[in-house]
Amino acid sequence: MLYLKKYFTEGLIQFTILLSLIGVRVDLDSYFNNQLPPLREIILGPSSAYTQTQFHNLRNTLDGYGIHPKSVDLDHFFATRRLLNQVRSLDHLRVPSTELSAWLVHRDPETVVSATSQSGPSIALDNGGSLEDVNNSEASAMRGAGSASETTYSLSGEDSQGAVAPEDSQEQGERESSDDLSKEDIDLIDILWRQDIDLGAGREVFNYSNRQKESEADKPNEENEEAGGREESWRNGLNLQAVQSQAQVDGETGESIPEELTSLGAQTSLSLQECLRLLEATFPFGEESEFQATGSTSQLRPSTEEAPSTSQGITLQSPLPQSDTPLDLEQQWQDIMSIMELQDMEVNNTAVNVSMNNDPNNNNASTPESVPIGSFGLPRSTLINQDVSLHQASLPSCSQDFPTLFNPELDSTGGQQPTLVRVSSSNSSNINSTFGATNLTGLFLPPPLNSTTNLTTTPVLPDPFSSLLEESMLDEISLLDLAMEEGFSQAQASQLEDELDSDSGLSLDSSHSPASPSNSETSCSSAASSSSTSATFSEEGAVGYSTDSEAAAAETEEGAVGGYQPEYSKLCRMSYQDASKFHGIPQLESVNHNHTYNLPLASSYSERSQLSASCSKKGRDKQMQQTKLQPPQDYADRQSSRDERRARAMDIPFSNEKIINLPVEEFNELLAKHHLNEDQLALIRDIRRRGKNKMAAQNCRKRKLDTILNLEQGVQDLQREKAQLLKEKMEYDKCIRQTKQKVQSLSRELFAQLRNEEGRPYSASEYCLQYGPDGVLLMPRNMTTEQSNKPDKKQKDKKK
DNA sequence: CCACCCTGTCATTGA
DNA sequence: ACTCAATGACAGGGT
Repeated sequence: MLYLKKYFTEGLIQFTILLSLIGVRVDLDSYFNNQLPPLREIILGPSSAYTQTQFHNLRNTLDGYGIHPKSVDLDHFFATRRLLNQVRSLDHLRVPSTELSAWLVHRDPETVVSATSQSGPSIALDNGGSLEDVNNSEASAMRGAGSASETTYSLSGEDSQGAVAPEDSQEQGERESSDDLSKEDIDLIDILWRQDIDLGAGREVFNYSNRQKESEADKPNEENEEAGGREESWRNGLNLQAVQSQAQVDGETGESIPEELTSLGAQTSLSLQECLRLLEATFPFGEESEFQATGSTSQLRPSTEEAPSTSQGITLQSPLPQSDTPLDLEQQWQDIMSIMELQDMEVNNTAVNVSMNNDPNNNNASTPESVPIGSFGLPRSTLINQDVSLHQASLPSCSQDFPTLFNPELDSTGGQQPTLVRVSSSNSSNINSTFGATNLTGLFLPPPLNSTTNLTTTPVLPDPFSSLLEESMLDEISLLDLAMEEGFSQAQASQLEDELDSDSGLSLDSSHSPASPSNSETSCSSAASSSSTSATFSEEGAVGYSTDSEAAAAETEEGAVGGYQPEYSKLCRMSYQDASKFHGIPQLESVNHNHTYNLPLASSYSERSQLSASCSKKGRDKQMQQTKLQPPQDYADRQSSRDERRARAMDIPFSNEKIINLPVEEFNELLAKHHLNEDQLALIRDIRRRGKNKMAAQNCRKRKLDTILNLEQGVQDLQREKAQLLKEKMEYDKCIRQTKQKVQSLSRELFAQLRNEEGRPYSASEYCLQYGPDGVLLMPRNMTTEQSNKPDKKQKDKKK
């Protein structure tokens, strides 16, 4: 059964991957969204520390303790979770697609999709609390890729939902006709924007809009209303100039907004986007882009020639008119680097989407890690022809490629080359293989450690990614270990994973450890035996533990016992958890005793013979010996509680169970029916009091224990989440580092290939590259921003 | 013998 | 006033 499940799961995963590799869109979220609520919680369960869908909590949901640790339901539960987890891992691949949709946006300046609306969510993966939103946003972003009309500038909404909610409501109308905006609406939007700025959300947008505002003043013909123009420009070209805003001051409030994580999502995506834009501008591939490494004629093409070609495709250009935004591109470039350093934690891998891989022969040995420029999710048809040598214009990262894979539209637009080829070729080169493996792992490892078990425990199916995953996982794990704090080691994590995810590693006491839910055979059998047999000795693992069915059966046997038995069962179940839950808690680990409170107060010997199955094996053995060797009466006396003995001694005509569990009225009636002396009455009342107090004490202790266990679970969840976040961070760091290296190498190479009028190379110390909508500009370093803004600036289009 | 734990019991408190 | 649940504290017994 389990095998079949795993087989199916693996097969499903691989099939899905294959589908996506061929370009078939696999939009898992679109399916899952139908099943929402919280898919994330369902899948990750305990990993969501805030919701604590935990082991016992789950049990509690079903009438207190509906699911026994050995129940098949648990097995099903874990299997389902694992399945969903794996499927979710596929879904995880889709995260990059978010970014892709953003790129598409810029094709049409009029219906531009805010890049941050997608990038925000994807970045927000680090935020455990917003995972669900992330998923939703991803799905919407995915759909948004197909239709730009769906796009929203929800960046603000991500960061400060409350403040931006009104915007969202207006959004549709605004997009359709910004002229319909009333002045009040615009003012409101402005206010909300400022609020977002103050909240640190998407200030780049506003900085840009501010710039835009300023520029609009110069060009009033762009928009009738200034605010409307701002909004439009904000919507259209927002974030493209984000980098510049890093070092800027809030234009509205004059505040200097520090770099904060609040807007990291937007910033990161922006920075990356900007970076990509720069790269694209640096090496603007055309449709027939030829990778001529030998091209050394350093003619700088006039920017005007380039504009038309770039505008027809998916371009990274700012929608702003060139004259409008004389940006300090050098500053942008520097800002990019600084941003990448500052935000190395939050980089969205997918921002660097590389899709050009058709010329692996162009791998340049001198720049092995050169950025695969021109391939950032751009269809080839839209690329600008450039003579700049393109080194290894292949997708270095599978993860970066997946967005393209999952986006049929992009594939179709750029579809000269099958995506499959890209992947394969990307894996062909050493660099790319490692790089791709890493990122692939990052994508394929949905939640942190789950994949570990999935991959390692399924040797049956050859996973095409197994090698990559394992290799990368070793890397990740080692890094993770280094990054681990508070002694949360990978081993613990894996153990945690084992315990929480599916294969519970209850190993304290084999006789008491519940069979692992994934171990279907054992768990099912034990569960079946324990649940089907009522109040009988079960196997070792089930000794002393009574299910509800047992309780029910016992209830039918002796009415008075009924009230008591469920408590016992619960407590036994609680004790059941002990072994597992205390595993890992040193101070509690020794608490491996039997907490079965089902030592019966039963008065009938037959009942006791069944129900008094002591929790410990020893106790049971002793008991068995006693039952064999001793007369029933002696045994009864020995096993009876003091109150029972007293009751017998006082000739109490009814059982202690009745005394204890009967309702007050019936109890009084019972007392009234029998003529009892004072001593008897006092004893009966004491028995009742003690009995009830005993149960109360048991309940109290159980609650205490549950509280402790819940806390432990919460700690584990948080630790797991922390590990996941650390892992993601490391992945992002790696991606950033690689991107930075590639950008730098590209820049160096570009310098090396540029020639001035005299045929001499430009000195990198004297000149710098600036990247604008028109292409790459070679600027003297001493040139100021204002000078660079001048139309007659030294601007040469790079042409090779 | 000691330490630790489990369990029952008592006393108290609050509902 | 009574009942009951909850809980801290304590003691006895087991390991």
